[in-house]
Amino acid sequence: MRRRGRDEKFPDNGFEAWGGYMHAKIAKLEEQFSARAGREDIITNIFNGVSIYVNGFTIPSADELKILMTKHGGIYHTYQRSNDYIIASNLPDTKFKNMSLVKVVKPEWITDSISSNRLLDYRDYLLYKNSRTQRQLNFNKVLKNDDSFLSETKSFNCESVSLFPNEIQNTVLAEHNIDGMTMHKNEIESKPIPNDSVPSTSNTILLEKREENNFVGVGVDINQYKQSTVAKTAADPNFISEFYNKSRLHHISQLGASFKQHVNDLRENSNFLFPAREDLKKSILSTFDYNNFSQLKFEKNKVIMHIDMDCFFVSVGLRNRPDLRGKPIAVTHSKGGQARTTRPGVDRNTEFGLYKQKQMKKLGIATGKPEDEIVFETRVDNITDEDDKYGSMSEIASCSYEARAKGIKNGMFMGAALRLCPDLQTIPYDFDGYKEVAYTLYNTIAQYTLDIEAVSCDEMYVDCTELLADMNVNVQSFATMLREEIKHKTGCPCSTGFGGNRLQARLATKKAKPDGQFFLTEDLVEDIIFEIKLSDLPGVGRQTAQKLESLGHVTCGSLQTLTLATLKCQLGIKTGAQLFDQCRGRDPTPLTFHTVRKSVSAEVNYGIRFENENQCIEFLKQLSAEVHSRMQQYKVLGKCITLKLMVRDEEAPIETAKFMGHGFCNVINKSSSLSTATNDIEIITREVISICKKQNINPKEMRGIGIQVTKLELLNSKPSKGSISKFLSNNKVVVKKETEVKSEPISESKILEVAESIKKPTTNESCGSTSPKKSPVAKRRGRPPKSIKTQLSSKNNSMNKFLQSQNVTRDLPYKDPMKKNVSKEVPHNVEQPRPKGLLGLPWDKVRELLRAWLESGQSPLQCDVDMIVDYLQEMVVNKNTEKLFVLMNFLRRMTKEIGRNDWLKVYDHVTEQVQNAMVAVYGKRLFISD
DNA sequence: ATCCTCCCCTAC
DNA sequence: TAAGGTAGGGGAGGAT
Repeated sequence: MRRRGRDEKFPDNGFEAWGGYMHAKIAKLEEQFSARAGREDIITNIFNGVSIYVNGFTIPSADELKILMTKHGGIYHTYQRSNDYIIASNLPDTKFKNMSLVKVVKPEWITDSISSNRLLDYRDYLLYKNSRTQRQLNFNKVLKNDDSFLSETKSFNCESVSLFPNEIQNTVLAEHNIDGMTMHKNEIESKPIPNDSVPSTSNTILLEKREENNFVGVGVDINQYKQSTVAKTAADPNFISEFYNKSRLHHISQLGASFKQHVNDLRENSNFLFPAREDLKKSILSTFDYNNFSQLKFEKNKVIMHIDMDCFFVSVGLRNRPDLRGKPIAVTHSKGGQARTTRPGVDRNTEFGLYKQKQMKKLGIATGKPEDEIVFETRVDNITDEDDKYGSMSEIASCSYEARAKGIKNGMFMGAALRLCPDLQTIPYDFDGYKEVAYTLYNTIAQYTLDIEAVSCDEMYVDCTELLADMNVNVQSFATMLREEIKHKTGCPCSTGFGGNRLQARLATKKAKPDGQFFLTEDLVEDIIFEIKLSDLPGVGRQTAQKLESLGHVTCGSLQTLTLATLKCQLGIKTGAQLFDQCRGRDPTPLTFHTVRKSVSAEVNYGIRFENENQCIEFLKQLSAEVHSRMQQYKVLGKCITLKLMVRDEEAPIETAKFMGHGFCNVINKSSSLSTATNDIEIITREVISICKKQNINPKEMRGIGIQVTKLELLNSKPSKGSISKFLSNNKVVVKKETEVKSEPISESKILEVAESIKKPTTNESCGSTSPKKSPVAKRRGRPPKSIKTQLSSKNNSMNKFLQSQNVTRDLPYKDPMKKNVSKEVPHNVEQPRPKGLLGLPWDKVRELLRAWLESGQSPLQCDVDMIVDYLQEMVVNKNTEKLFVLMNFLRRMTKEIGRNDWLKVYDHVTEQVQNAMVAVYGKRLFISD
């Protein structure tokens, strides 16, 4: 049936010519995939008649258990069936509360049975015995039975490596990160193991620890937990952790950040070989060879993929509730949808009225329209009926497509949603599940490429150009296989969009959803973009959309009639230029594969109710501790501390409409700049309290508090073994400080700008009759906007981190911008200004460094390769060809001597990059012998 | 001009 | 009841 969907959704994009052939082929591929992933040869019949369902994290992983089960005659269910044994290492409170515990069994039951070659009594492996209160503590057990447990997992991993090598490697990394993410809260001081020790064993222990701690907050007895009172307001000492445990937005944010870091880590530790590509390629080539076709189609253009799980929270939740599939479902804290009581003092009308007024004021000023013409749309506007007055104000985190069909949207209040759809059913949050599925998603993609820009836990951009060229696979086949693999592994559907840039890819995903794929080819862009709503453009939110609508524009096609200057006037220089590009389907912003954190913050705008100043100060201390703990986790110091306060507006009712919400507030931001960067908890606390006191606010009126630290510096970095960074730090190389040069991607609008300025250099860009502004070109004359350097390949890396920690910034002498080189094709990896490691070094030092690197006997790290490329390209720019020639030949000789494939690949890569630079600067290649 | 502070907006 | 966080980009306007 999905195939029919595809027919409808896919206009003529070049593939329809293949007609039924493509369908037959894709069906074949799907079949092959499931054979590859699932049906291994059956070795024994140990598990005859046994079916399992795996819940949560286990070691071995669900994937591995699946293979074991099928190999040994058992059945693995992706969704839980009534007769399944539930395999789990741990079940969170909420889960096992509602579950018959009779058949919840530890994964060792499977592995032990296999090693004994017979089905062992599952009762010896029950995760919980008798009642909840007598729950076995896994943590202790693991530590006690250390040896036997560890040897099992070890031997298992040895066996499984040959099945999914990449995956296992990645899973190990994933577990690292999970630990890192939750550990700080529970204040476990043990750190993730280094990569070169035996991974599965150490991780096992950490994982168990983590789960145990998550379960009860700080690893105390469960009875104790049950007895402790619920933290109602921020005056309660347990409030922060309880709030964060339940805050969806907090989890979304933290998961997002951790996956950005995950991609950083994967890239830094990868050898950039992707064996999984071969598997995929083989299974595709074995059916038909259409190399020529795909090559012809794609070799010239960049292919960006956007991938996104479909209503993520719902999909994850439904894995355990197949009975709810196909129904209108929402994930929310609320169960009944009814507010339990009406609190005295609640006045929704006044509160909502204030929100409306504010919006009106904003738009009134912006548009100059009379008030009654303005259409309002605020969040609380969803509730207008008397019926809703007592409805639940619990927010819907995610809803199924069946619910969306009734008009329900994410973020809507439960009461309002029930009005639209009375039979809406709710399912609880499953934050562990989201994490687990997200890791599987990321690690699946990472088997094929690491040219990934993480957007959030369930969404990313992937540059597939190199991947598709290398595999000789066309976009549609790749998408089909990939989506099938993800659904197979996670039990959740996803959608992918492809296009020539990130905007196109994203718009394609919108067309693909749900559970589909779409390739927005170049020839389709112009037609499709015309009808796209401005509010569907990324970066255009409610405010911008309303503003544009007030200017008379709802679709991209309509906005195309506005000039660049007009847009800039109305929306600001950057936003205007961006919209100018976007509404034409253009997007010059490259993907960023490596992210650098710029701020750390923690805020709570829920449950803030203080009776006196002491409670407020106490909370500020706790929140400072939270920020401090995060700074430690991220290993950063900060120079600027900002306190954000939400204070009840004079006119707002004291009792908020939403229980413990912040109501209608005024927001205050005050910052304090320190002379030196710090992560000292005392200093942070002191500054925060001092700022707060200065504001002279009645603690009773406070409704929200946040602390943010910016102007970050890295605390230090541990250079990885065998890397150039290590070598540098061992040799105590000191590099002098330089100034930064910012790099900017070149956009269509920018080219246009330049063109216009040539035509009429004295153009006055200002709109209306306000003061004249300088043209952007004139503005930029003082500092050249872009050097050749930034147009060439360069990446951030561990070396840079090290140097950054030494307060080294970029050394980049300005060279003439290569005007002829300015094109709309921007390299995918241009990044923020960052330190440049080798550039401050004497040339001979670099050769010494190269030699040490080559002779280290290790596999080359991509980050080091990137650094070398940076350095060599800089030599090209500096016209230092003689020494470049020497270094290139040196590199060729050495890599040849080593003779290993990975090093030869490095040489090829470096050569290619250097030659690119040569062509850009000199218009010809460097002559290198051989 | 450029930087800094205090916002606002957007995204998940 | 209910868990309205967090990071990044950008603009206005004042200080330098």
